[in-house]
Amino acid sequence: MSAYSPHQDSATSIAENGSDYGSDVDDTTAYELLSQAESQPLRHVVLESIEEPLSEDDSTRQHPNSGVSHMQQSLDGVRQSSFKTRSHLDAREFREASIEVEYDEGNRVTFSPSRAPNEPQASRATSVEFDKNDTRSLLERFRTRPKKALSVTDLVSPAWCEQQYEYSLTKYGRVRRTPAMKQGSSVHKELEEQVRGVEVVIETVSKEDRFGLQIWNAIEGLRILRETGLTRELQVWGVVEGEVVIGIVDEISTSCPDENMEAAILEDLRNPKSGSQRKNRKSDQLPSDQRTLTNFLTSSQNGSVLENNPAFLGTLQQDKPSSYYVKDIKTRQSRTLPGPGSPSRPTHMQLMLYHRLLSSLAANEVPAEKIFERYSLDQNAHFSDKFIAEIGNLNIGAYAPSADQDGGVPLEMIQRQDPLTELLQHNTLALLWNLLMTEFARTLPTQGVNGPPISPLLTAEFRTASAKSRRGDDVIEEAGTLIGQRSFPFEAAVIDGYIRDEMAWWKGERETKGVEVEEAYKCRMCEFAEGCVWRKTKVEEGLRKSKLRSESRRKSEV
DNA sequence: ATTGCTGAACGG
Repeated sequence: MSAYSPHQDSATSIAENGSDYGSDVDDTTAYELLSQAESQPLRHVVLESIEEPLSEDDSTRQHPNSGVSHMQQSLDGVRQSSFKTRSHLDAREFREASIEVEYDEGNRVTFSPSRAPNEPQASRATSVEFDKNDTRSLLERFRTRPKKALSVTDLVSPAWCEQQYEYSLTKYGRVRRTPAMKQGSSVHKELEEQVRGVEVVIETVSKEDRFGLQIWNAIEGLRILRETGLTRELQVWGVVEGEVVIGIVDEISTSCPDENMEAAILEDLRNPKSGSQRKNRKSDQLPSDQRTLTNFLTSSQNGSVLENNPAFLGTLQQDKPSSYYVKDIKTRQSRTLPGPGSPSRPTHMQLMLYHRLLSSLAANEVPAEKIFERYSLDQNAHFSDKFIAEIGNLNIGAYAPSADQDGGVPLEMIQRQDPLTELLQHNTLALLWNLLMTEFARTLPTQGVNGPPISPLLTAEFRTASAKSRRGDDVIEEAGTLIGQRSFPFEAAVIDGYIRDEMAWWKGERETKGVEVEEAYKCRMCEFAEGCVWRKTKVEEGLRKSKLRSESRRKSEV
């Protein structure tokens, strides 16, 4: 059964801690854990500081009609004497809009006649009561227009505990950010700026402008990937079982995190019969990332596709297929790695889902109209002059002939078009989407390259969340220090099955499942533990079982 | 969108 591991998880760790909580906890211990959760349910939850005001972002909020971009001054001045600009949309407005809607629903719930609608406490309590009687699916209640679209997080978080995610949604309409999450975000932001540069504000007029900026940022992300072999925080869109799903891929790079494991995986894909092959794979259902060695040098019509593709260069130098590697960076409070089994399931699913979404974008299989429709966008509306001009201005330094004496245009920019011209040529969402598709095809060609464009070797990288200790004035450990990493293979059957199962839950086709007894440790830090219906039934079940066991033990002793 | 989540010190 072991769902997702034909190969063992490979772990490289500085502070290895391999204990797998998913395996060796017996029922009695699990029962004790569940009971503990009862007596100290909130021990690891800082309730007060978790709650953030609705207008949390007010202080930093941009003008409503603006987005944020990134801009970077080149530091190694040899061939980059002019500067490089990068843009990146901050989707804050979209997010805020949808959060407001969610809270609106919280209020709408208060139309129950017995209660004053504008009393926050009462409204919260009753909204939970009311939710119990709401028979609509979670999808309808929380992820249907005009609320935000389904996200990778939405599909993956239930792998930790569906019941917890459901409580979060029905109580707050979202998951509340903890201090640990904020630390994580700042580590991520720093990593992103290493690649994209600092944020720059872009003015937008229409919602099409704002979505266009997101697409533009994704295009930039792909170009950065081709030029530098590394990109971070790449936005992806997809449609899963008819639902629009969006996500942000932490990191894609050209450096292979584990050559041996990759070789083993590729060998498995090429030769399913041999070695540690998994069950359930039918030969007519090979994953889309399988590639043969044929047509390697012959199939591409477009020379620049290959020239621009580091994967191509890689194959010239080495005898192994070269790919892009998807990675997710997780910051942690402790210096230990999570166990390789059940504790890693959410991360596995997250990375495999990114792999799926990236592959279908690379194959131009994503129906853009569905996405524009989901956000009520007019795919043929022209971007505003303001927006087009802003993008043109933003990047001007990178493309105009440099004023520096030794300068000229940076080498890596030569292949780039002037962004103003480019945006003018792709001045609607439909056209800009086409450009995005071209960039995907260029970066991750599905034909003509030796090996899968996106490696089936997926990796989670763990880093510390904060500066830990000091000795005197010496900082011993900085925030973001590497703890270790774990790699594992993409498995189509596993992620497909998982997606089907979670979508059934979102659609209300099956009941919510909480954690198994073996995973009762999760309850210890869950803010909903105290009132959790699932946990209650599990405690009873555990109690019943341990009674049964001690009875039969007594019998056998006699 | 994402962000994070599995005490530590102890005794044997």
